[in-house]
Order: sequence, then C-alpha cells, then structure tokens
Amino acid sequence: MSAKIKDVAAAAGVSVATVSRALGSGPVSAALRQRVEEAAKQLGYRPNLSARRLRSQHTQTVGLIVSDIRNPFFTAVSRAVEDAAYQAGMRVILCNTDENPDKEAMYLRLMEEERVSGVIFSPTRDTARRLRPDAYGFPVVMIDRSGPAGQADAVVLDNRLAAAQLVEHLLAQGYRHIGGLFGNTSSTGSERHAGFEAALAAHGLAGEGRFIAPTAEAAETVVTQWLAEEQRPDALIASNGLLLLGALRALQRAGLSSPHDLALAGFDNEVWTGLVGNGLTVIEQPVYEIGRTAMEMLLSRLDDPGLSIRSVVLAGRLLVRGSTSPHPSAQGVFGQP
Amino acid sequence: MSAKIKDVAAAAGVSVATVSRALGSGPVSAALRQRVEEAAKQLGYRPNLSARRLRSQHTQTVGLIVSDIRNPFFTAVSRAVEDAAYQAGMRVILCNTDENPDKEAMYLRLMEEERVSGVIFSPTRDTARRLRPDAYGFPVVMIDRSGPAGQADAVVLDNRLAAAQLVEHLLAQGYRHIGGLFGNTSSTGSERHAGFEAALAAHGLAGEGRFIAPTAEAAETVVTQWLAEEQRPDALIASNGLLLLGALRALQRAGLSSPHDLALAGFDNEVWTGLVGNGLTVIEQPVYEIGRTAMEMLLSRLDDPGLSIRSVVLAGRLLVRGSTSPHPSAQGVFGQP
DNA sequence: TTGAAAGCGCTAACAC
DNA sequence: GTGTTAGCGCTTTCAA
Repeated sequence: MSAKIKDVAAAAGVSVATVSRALGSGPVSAALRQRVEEAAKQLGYRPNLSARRLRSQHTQTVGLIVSDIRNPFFTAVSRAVEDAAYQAGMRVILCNTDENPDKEAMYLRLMEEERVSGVIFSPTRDTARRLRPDAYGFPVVMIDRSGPAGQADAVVLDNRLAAAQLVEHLLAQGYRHIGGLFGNTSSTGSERHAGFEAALAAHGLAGEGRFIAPTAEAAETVVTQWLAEEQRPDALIASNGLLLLGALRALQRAGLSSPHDLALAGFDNEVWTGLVGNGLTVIEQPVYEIGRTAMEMLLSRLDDPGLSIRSVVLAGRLLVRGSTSPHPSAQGVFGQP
Repeated sequence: MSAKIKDVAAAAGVSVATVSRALGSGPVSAALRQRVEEAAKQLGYRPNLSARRLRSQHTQTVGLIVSDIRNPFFTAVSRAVEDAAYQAGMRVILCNTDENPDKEAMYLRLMEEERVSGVIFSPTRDTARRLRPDAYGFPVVMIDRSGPAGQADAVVLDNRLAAAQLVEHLLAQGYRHIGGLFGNTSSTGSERHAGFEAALAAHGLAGEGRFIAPTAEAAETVVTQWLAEEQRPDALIASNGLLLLGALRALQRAGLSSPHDLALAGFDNEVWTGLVGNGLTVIEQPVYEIGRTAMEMLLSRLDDPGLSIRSVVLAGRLLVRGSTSPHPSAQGVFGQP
C-alpha cells in the first residue's frame, strides 16, 4: 500500500495536521515545511484525492457534456475547457450524449453523484427546454446551444446574424434560390434557420429550409434527393460542419461541383473546408474562445454565486472562398446583369 | 445540503447498511428494497462517489493520456475508450500532454493521486524509454506507441508493415525517388521510418527520411523548402495525419498537385484525405478498435493482474486513391516503360 | 505555529 | 436478512 499522510507525519516527526498544512498552504514554519516535504518525497507520498474531496467538500471537478467529441467543434471546445480547467487546478469529466436525452439525463445524474463544481453543457433542444438548472447542486454553463433566456449562463454564437451574413453574401453573389440544411435537435439549428428566413424575407425572397438529423449521412441522403428534384436550388447552406460534409459528398457523388453547378456554404471552419476545390465559404466560429469563455464564466460563478445570469454572444467570421464565387448569370458581360 | 444515506435510512425506517445494500447489490428482502428505493427517490438521494471511492478503495476511473485530443486519431480513440469505459461503469479522465514530457510526468502523478484503476497512455519516445510501468499503483496500456517490449500492455499498428506497404505501392506505381516525413517525438515515427527504409532497401533503393516536429506547420515549412531543392523527390509519404496535412498545404502553396507533380501518401484516413482532389492514398488505422481494445485489455488486466504482458498489433489498411496514380514515366505508350 | 480529535459519507465486517 | 460499528485518508476546528 502507498504511503498515507500518517506515515509522512511519523517520518517527519510531526502531526498529520502539520503535514496537511505544510503540503497545502497553511501556516507552517519554514523548517517544518522543509522536513515534511523531504519526508513526503522520500516516501513517494501521493495525497488521496477521494479523501480530500470527501473531507473538504469541494471536488475541483467540472463536467463537460457534449453530443460527440468527434465533432471538431466540440473537440476544440473540449481542448480549451481542459486547458483552462487544469490551469485552475480542476479536472474535467467528459461525456458524450449522441444527442440522446436519456444519456443527457444519465450524465447529469452522474455529475450530481460526482458532486462536480459545475457543468458545461451543450444540450439537445428537448433537454434545454425541460432543464431547470437551479435544480442541481452546481451551476451550469450552456455552450453552443441555450435554453430559455436567463435560466443559465451561456456562451453562444450570434446564430441569426451569422446565418443572415451567409445569406446576404450569397444574394450579393447573385444567387436567388437558396436552400438550407438545419439540425433538428438543437436550438442552434432553429436559430440559424430563423436568420436564414429573415435575411431572405428582407429581400422579398423565400428560401427552403429543411430540418434533418445532425449527421453527415442524413445530409448526404437528403441533398442527393434534393439535387434530383425539379426545382434544384442554385445555392445551399448547411448549418454545421457535419451537414456541410454530407452536402459536399452528395455533390461529389452527383458529379456536381461548387460553385459551377451550385454554390455551397456553411458553418464551421474545419480543416477540409479550406482544402477542397477552391475552398468552401464558411462562418468560422471562435471555437477555442468558446470553450475558454465557458470555463471562465463557470469559475467566476463559483467564485461569486450571486452573479446575475449572463449570456456571452460571440460573433462568427465569414470566410469567403471559392465555393460561392459569383453566380454565372451575374458575371458581367457574359451573363445577365 | 443534499440527502445522505442516513436520511434515506431514517425515511425508510431501516439502517444505513440496509440502504447501502438495497441500492447496491446486497442481499435485501424485496419489500425493504422497495421501501428504500422509494425513500431514495423521494429525497432525491445521490450517493457521494468520493465517499464511496474512499471507503471501497476502488475508483472506477481510468486515465487517458494523449498528446492532443484535437488530433483526429486521438479523438476517435478517446471516443472508443469512453464508450467502453462508461459501459463498464467507469469514468475517464482525459489529459493532453502536447508531447511534453513534463506534462506527461505531471499527469501520471495526478493519476496516482486520483488512485485510478488504470491508465491508457500514448507516451513520447523519451517517456516511453524511461517509464517503469510497474512503478505505479495501476496498470498502463500503451496505445499507438510502445516502450521497451514486454514492459506494458500495448495496442499498436504494425507500423513497419504499413510504411512498407505504402512504399511498395509507390514503387509499383513507378515512383523511385521517395521522400518520407516522420515525427521525431514518438516511437511510431521511428518504426514507420524503419519500414520505409527496409522496403526501399529490399529494392536496392534508398529514400530520404526526415524527422521533424509532429505538427502540420513544421511539415509545411520543411516540405516547402524540400520542393525548392534541386533533387526534388517524385513521391512523398507522411507518417501521420498532421504531417500529411502540412505536406499537402506546401504543395498547394507551391502550386503543385498530386500526382501530377509529386505523388503524396500518408497515414490516417482523415475526412479531408478523401475529399481533396482525387483523394489522398493513406493507410487507414482502425482507430475506434484501437481505443476499444485498449480498454478491453485494461479491464481484463484489472480482472486478473497475473496475466502476462500482451501486445496487440493491428494491421492498417491501404486505401489507394488518386494521389498515387501511376507515375507519368510508367504510363504505357506515352511514357518510358 | 503546532497538535489532538472530530468527522466528511459511505461500505464492509461482524454480530444477531 | 438486518443492524451496529469501525474506519477509508484526509482537512479542519479547537485548544494549547
């Protein structure tokens, strides 16, 4: 068995309380601290964090609950959260829910049992609606998606604006029949759809938005079918990286290319969006910043639980690339003006 | 404060021991179990896992230590590890080391303090060499990279074979001046380099392998320079996804394309490798299987610590795509035979 | 500044 | 089957 605090105390000839203080930040004479550290090192002492947590009643642990860590958006966020957490001396428990409300409930329950200090959560729309964040023993910071306003801290993109920017850009490039693909499990999908509709309406146009399961496979299927329809749109936007990938694959399978046959744009500046063809126009999200900010908000709330509920809304950045170059019919002398 | 086991006991009119047994898998009469469950539900009781761990002396926790979760290889592995862990009722603590031996040491120390059941670890070459896995209070399973044979369980790719396959493929396609990019911090880089050299030597050829920092940026810089040299290779292989990405970017920046100016191939079947141009030829690693297998090995060792040390070597799969189509000089009637 | 002692919430040994 | 009790390893009063 490994050395306990008692063993260190015995070896250093002091009480366990002194050891605890010396290894922590208690008031101990320099000489004793030295002796204790020496003894601890000698014995290879490692404090037992379970015991420390039980006694001290704080776990220095945060839960991070996302749909799938393999989504590059969440990958980046999680890296930021972990960097910030470890810097603050906290651990992170990562949970993948696969957009499944049952799993979400299960992990929230687990977080209670872990007595986590707080949770950073990207909930499905259903759970966000139902969730009473103050029903838990810990604060919750929502990321990417949010529930009813003012219920919990949140870090989100300005989704309506970003979607509108994308639409405005396509309109400026001469596209008029714009279709949209939106995830059907998150508030983000709805908000981006709202921005999409609003921007088109502002120009007296209507677009066709389709809500689908947030997977590349679903998008590929839907877009493949869409492309075969009579009234094919001349531009398509996809409300996240997975949907954009599916859309791109559908185009490739159909032997079509952007922007020649169809303009394509979307959300999330994933590696491949800059590599394929002349690049895909996307809204870049400040992914690392989202994670870091979420952790900062959590820490400041732990520091002062009386803080009022805050929403941090971050702006996306439009990266214009080749996939949305001007519509053929708008290209100067060779086409209609 | 939340309800404790004592409160549940009082509410159900039984002893705390009975509550513990009823909620766990102890022998309790059906009637009492019912009453206890009812009371626990009523009170919203959540067992305190810190207390349970301290008392029971097992934490049901595994550590996963990788260089960077943003590397898609580790992303996929981590998802597999977590799936398997949560299924087995265990939690995962994720640690990013950035290939930094100091961070590796720090996290290993943290794992000791957490009294984890075991660790799944992808160490730098330096740490792998130094590491004495039995110096810790928990078993270690190495993934992707391994240390001295027989020291710890490991799940690795057959790196030499995979690199050789890549070389053989390029040779068969008519390429003769093959360069290689290898990471300089991992055993994986060395092994792939060895396979590369061996395969070339078997054909009486010599390649030029360069060892560099395992980042896309380093690869881009090195390849940009390499392409400007007098003796430009006619094919390049990159020993992981990051290096392959950097190499591709260097080509694009130089206005070159594969396979026209230079064949390009590498490791890791990342999303973008299938999308760019006519696709990049890669060795696909069974990423999810690697993670799942590592977790299985860990669980079986926890079950029976007497098991002898095992290495599981998995085969990669060569995915031939457009970036390595036949060398111009080997293309039938139009070129040299 | 240091030590003695209580106790965090739970499980497991033992007794009935 | 059920209850009583000790104690996991630590931090934190409280007293000296």
